[in-house]
Amino acid sequence: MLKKERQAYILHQVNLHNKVVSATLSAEIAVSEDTIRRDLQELSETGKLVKVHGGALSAAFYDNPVIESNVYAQTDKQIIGNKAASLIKDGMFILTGGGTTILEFARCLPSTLKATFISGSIPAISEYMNHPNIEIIVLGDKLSKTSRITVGADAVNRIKNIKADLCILGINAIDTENGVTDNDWDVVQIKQQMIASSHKTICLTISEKINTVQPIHVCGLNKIDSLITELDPGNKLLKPFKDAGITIL
Amino acid sequence: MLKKERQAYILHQVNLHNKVVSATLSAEIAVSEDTIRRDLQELSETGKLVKVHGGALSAAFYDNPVIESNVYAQTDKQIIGNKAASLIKDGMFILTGGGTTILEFARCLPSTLKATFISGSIPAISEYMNHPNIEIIVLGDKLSKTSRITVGADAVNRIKNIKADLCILGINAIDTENGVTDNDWDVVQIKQQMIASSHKTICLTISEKINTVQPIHVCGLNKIDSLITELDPGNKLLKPFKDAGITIL
DNA sequence: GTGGATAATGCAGGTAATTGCAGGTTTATT
DNA sequence: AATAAACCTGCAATTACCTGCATTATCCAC
Repeated sequence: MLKKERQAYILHQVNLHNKVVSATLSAEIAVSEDTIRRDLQELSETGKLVKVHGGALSAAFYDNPVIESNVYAQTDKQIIGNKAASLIKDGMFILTGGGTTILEFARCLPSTLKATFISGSIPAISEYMNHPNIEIIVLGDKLSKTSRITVGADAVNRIKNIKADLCILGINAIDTENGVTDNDWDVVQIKQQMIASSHKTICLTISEKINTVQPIHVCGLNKIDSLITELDPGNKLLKPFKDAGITIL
Repeated sequence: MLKKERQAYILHQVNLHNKVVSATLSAEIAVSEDTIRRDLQELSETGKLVKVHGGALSAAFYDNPVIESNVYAQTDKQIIGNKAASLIKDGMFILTGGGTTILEFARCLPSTLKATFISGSIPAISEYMNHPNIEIIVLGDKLSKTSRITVGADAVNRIKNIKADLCILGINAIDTENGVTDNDWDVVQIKQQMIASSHKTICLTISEKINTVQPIHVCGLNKIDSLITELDPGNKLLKPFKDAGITIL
């Protein structure tokens, strides 16, 4: 069998069944697994499929159009994302919410990181999926169209049964008097339970949102362990929060 | 044997078998392999075939997979998606799996449709989110990286508590003897429960997968109510399934 | 017919591509 | 942490490829 012919066959199989296994192909075509591996390697390099341990997956199935849209204050959020990503260690269980800041955080995670992320945010989950060593637990329930995360009693109950190392939240407003506040009742229920179910809570926000208030109370400052902004930790805007016992990063 | 005559013979062979091997041709026509090579070279330059290491492939055969856009057999899948979309009525509760065929189905849904979709497939959910009037229930559990849907006991149990109007599945293989078969154990558990929890089951597949078999049994033909392919319902390839009591669309 | 121009073919050699195997390393899973 | 499977690297053997060049076939005008 000719090499190109063999590769065409592999491609056909992978497009037909979404995945192929090297050992199976090797037996089917009667060539060594090394040859199959080299074929998959080549096809992978030209983007025709995606190579994984033991076989390959359909490229069409794997690539999802990453919405590289105009995120507000993106560079600031990338700074925040990098700071937050440096806190995550191998083996951790992390609860995360949604929002564009969390998305940037997800993109900043190193590909070598082996951790478990628990989230109900569909965009965030899509980002976590791009990281080969991250385990993902999806929180199921009704999907809120506006926030693109799952909300409801079911999701809250599910979080109750979890004790995570970290809870990482993008927040909408924070000030010294009211603590963390938000504007979506359903989302607040989720955030509150995430905070309650984690050993440590880390809040991410761009400095613009500091000292602003929203209608619904999420939690007091005493529940927050760390606050991450794009600013230098020594910035005087952050001093009141440092004084309240929050670690500023 | 004349040169033109020889080349005509080679072309005939390549169109007949989709491939030719230099060494074989050399023996058949009793000329040196160098001559065959030169012939293939010329025919390749005029686009009559595609030269590869060791021989040549039919141009038609070789071109097809190259042109492919993001989704393999996209137009076929769009035909399927449109057929399936026409079955969905306002107010319905629909369980759906994952896969590229389901993705096309999701894109074909009219924006006016008011229905509730229940799924654990992240890419499918991302598509449903684009439809303003669709309610989405996310099935939570561990996310399988290869199939991009949630799998596990939790998701299965959650489906158990649902009674949906329709179950729409993209399937990997179907034949009259073994029914529907697949290649991922976890995904099969989900599919089986989805079928059990729905009044009607509709299977989507491109005709290429008909009469193919995969290792794991999903369900017998008796569990399927409708089968949707890109083919005309009267196509004789589908007759055995029609005879088994399945509605062909 | 016949000579010369042109094209086609086969062969020699050196180069490149392909493949399977041995070994040591990495990865996934229990 | 152990174990089996998958992976990678380098190597050797085989096979295909290419470049000239000599030989042979074909064609065309005379």
